[in-house]
Amino acid sequence: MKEELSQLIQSSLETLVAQGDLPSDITPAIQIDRTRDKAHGDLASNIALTLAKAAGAPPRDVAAKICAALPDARFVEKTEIAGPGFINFFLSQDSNQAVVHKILDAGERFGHSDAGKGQKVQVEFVSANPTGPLHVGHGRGAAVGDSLCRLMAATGWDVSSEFYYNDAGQQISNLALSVQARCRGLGPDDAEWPADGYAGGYIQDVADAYRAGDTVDAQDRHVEAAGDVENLDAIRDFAVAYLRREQDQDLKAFAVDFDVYFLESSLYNSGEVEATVERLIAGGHTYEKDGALWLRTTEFGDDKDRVMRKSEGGYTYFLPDVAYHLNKWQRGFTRVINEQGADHHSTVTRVRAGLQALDTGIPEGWPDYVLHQMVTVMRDGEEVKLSKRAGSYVTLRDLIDEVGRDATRYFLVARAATSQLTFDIDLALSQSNDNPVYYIQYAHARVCSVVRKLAEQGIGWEKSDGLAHLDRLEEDAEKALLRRLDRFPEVVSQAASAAEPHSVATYLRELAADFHSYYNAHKMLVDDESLRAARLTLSEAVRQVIANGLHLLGVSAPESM
RNA sequence: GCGCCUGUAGCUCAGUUGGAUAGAGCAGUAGCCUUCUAAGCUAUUGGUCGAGGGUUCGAAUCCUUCCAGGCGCGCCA
Repeated sequence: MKEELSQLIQSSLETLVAQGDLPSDITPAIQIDRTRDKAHGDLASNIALTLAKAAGAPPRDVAAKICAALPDARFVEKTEIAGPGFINFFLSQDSNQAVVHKILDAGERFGHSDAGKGQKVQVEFVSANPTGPLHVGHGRGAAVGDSLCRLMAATGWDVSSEFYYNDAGQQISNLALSVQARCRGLGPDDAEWPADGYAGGYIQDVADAYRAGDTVDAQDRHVEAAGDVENLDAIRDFAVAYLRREQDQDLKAFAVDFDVYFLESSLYNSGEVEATVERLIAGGHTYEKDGALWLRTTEFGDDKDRVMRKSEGGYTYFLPDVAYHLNKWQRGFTRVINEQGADHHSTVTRVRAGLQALDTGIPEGWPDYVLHQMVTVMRDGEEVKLSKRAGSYVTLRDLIDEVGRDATRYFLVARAATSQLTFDIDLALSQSNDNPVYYIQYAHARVCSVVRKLAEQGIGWEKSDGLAHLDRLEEDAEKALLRRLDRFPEVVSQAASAAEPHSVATYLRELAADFHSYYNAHKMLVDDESLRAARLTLSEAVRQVIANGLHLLGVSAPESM
């Protein structure tokens, strides 16, 4: 609709230029916005305001000329000039009702587009190391990342989701030592407890399972416990598999799945880490200092140079990070979105700098990042500190068990990633009925309920009948719903391109509010047959859009509550 | 000290990429269930958009300087 309107304005401007009312050297960017206030019509353009100076006339006069030169179009009912010189377009009833046809035709695909043209995109998220259960911060990453995947897929991208984890570094050694210590009956207060050991109670569970000789199947591995307390390698393999399985189960309970699990160790095994460091040295961007090998990342915008190889010979995490992203690039992902906690934001400049130093034609701004700010967890009015080592811990599983999957996902995805998030457990628990997610789901269930009621009364209902009588929808509440429904595709494409899934949540709340308001003011099961069919058809369209939107957030759309 | 993010109603947050009189929810106040699910609706109270300066027809939005909070600034990840 915006496109068609834009062409009308373009045509009008060309006429005015030909008449000499506008200078011929203008290059107008025609902008059309949805109006915030329905008194301003359906769509509005500021074109006259932007052209006033070039035209040498007051904006309202320019607007009048543009309107006069507009070609006739069926879908435009009338135009008005308002305020400082806006042109407001009032669309015809027909064009406002057309959205119902579109929704019922497209069904689950309404709101989708082919903007991505089938291009490959990889979304990496969560990427927690297997040293403990997932916490709330991972949950935010999972909710945002998964929703982002759904949005990219809905807008025509070929999406691959990926989970990267460190399965061999220092942290994993600490994990193995911690489990071994627990096997020996030690605790964090004992003198022999490992220096950087993990104190969480879950370590005891791992130790018990190891000694019992349990078998563990995780998404990407199968391990049988050796049971030997002296065998640190066996303990490490078992502990990693055990915690990977825990994380898999957490993610499954959260309805989040990954296409690829990528192991840091594979980059060493394949020689890619070594190849990367050699390439960086060959490129002349490195130097030795204090026995370590440095990369001159300051040449690429970093604020200080970074160590790649430590004086003791091992690599820092920085190097495998670069090798990993080179690997992504070589897999053909010209678009990559990394969803991470903002506490790791310093890696952004560093990884990009390392990739530039490789000089392989990777664009400067590649990859994209979505950084979510920290999640603070409140319980009993106090902040719960998240520390794996101290063992005081709010896991994602705790939240799912207590608050429910839908509410947890909604809460974690409904706010802009750039904003810090306070997750008040008490609030989520005590006011679970007031959670916005139920408000939206209830609107969906209400439509289903009305349809059920209809069936109970033995009354039939044909969508085609409703579609034929959409002109019966004359109430303000019905027009408001039509306007709201028509916006959905724009919300989806904007949320996808800006990587902001929260705007879908905002939209759904508004749509649900419109519907609840309508439901209370007007009865759907009226005796007037054509009006009844029209209202049911509109309601079905609302139900479909709510279901589509909730699906993008990974939240269920129940038929009854 | 430097870098990134944030600052909008008592609280939690939106704000269509610079548009018209800044919006929701919760909390508060006053109402609505013999009628399709009251997990709902209606009305109403509440604002110098952190502060100052700038850019222009027009700023919560862009630039700049401060103030406040969060995160980061390791040969940890």
